[in-house]
Amino acid sequence: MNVHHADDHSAPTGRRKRLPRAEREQQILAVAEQVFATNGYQASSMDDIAHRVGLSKPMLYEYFGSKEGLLLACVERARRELLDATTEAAAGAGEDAHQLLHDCLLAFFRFGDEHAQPWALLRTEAAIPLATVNTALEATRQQQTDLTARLLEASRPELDQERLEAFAESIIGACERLALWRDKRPEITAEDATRHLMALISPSLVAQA
Amino acid sequence: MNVHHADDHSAPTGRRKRLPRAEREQQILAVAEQVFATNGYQASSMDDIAHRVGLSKPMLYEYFGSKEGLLLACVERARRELLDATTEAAAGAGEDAHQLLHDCLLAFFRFGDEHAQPWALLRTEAAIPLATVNTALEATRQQQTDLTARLLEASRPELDQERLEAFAESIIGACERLALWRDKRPEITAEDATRHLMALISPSLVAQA
DNA sequence: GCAAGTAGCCTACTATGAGTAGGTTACCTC
DNA sequence: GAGGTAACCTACTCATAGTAGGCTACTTGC
Repeated sequence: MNVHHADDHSAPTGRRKRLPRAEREQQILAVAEQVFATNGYQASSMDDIAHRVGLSKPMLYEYFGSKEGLLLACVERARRELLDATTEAAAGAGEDAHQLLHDCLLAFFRFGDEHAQPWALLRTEAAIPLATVNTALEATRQQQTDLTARLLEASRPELDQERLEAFAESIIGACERLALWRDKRPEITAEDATRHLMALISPSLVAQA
Repeated sequence: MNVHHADDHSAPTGRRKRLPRAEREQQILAVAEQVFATNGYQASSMDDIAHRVGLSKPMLYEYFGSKEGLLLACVERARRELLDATTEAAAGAGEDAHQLLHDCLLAFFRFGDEHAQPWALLRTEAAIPLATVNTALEATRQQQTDLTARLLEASRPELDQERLEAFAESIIGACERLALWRDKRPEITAEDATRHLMALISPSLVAQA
């Protein structure tokens, strides 16, 4: 009975004893992100995640409240990373709006390549039937949309607010869809995707008479 | 024990006795669509659906195999409806490609207004962690994408296949995103959304030198 | 050095809901 | 009206989300 099960816990900083909360939380998040991204939310069990960390279930509940809470924490982390990546690109000052938008799109597509796991999480959990998660994701999109709208406004200041918003939403939607398309067609690079999308929308970036 | 529970089953053709399979299936689908669309997949229970139909759970399993199977049947039905609506619009012969694309987009946005429940289903279950459902939805998108690509090709025959595909994917993505945007901004009509999107992409529909 | 106090951790439970085994009964056919 | 079958049910099993309540290693004050 008291087998003590000397199993492998794949955690990187795999200590065997008590860890301070902050450290444990990071460890749990790393494992949970992997499990959720691989199996999806529904097919992942809290027991399994706990076991992989080398911990028992009540600790997960102590730190994250619920299964949904744990997923939410993972999603929050991933969306933060995505946001950082794109806003960093948008901060490249001095260039014209056209170039700036190009850089943002490129940063977005590259995120999928360079942060495969967070991206898989955001992708597979994108429209999960959990209101809180969806809200968090919508918040990210809102930020992306706002950012895009501002870039557009610099190019086409004569457009009204509603149209700017519609353009921004359209571009975000196109991005998400193209990113998914790239999963099916691995030969398409982030640069390719950016070029295609720019080809579609750039005629609309220059003010019309 | 034998209370016979004379409960309300909200089914429209609410008979009390045995029904032939085909009829029962339709009845179940109608209830399930409503429940899934309202509560989402996860929060819906098979017991609840069975009870609302005025039936016991094993019948659902007899006819649909599993909870996922039942959802899949609902989604299949909804996607068929959506596909019919848009292809019907695309069949409007004689008009130029520009006008044809406009009509398809309009039909898509109107679908959300006129078939609120199937649309809610497709929307909330859109990226559910169930492979089969996702596959079905991807199949729909594929058809929509092919259709769009063909429309584009009529306008821009000089573009290579990859770019046409990328354009089509982008437009589909933009549509989905704008449809969601319209949920937040009810004052935006299907016609408005169509105009905005056409304004964004129509410059790219005319062949460039 | 030692006595609390507390943060980290656990075993062992309950509750809910998916899915199933196996039997019963209404209806149709000959 | 006997027999066959399709529609239907009760009463389970089993997995897993979530919880109650207790134990123990480390810290901190004296």
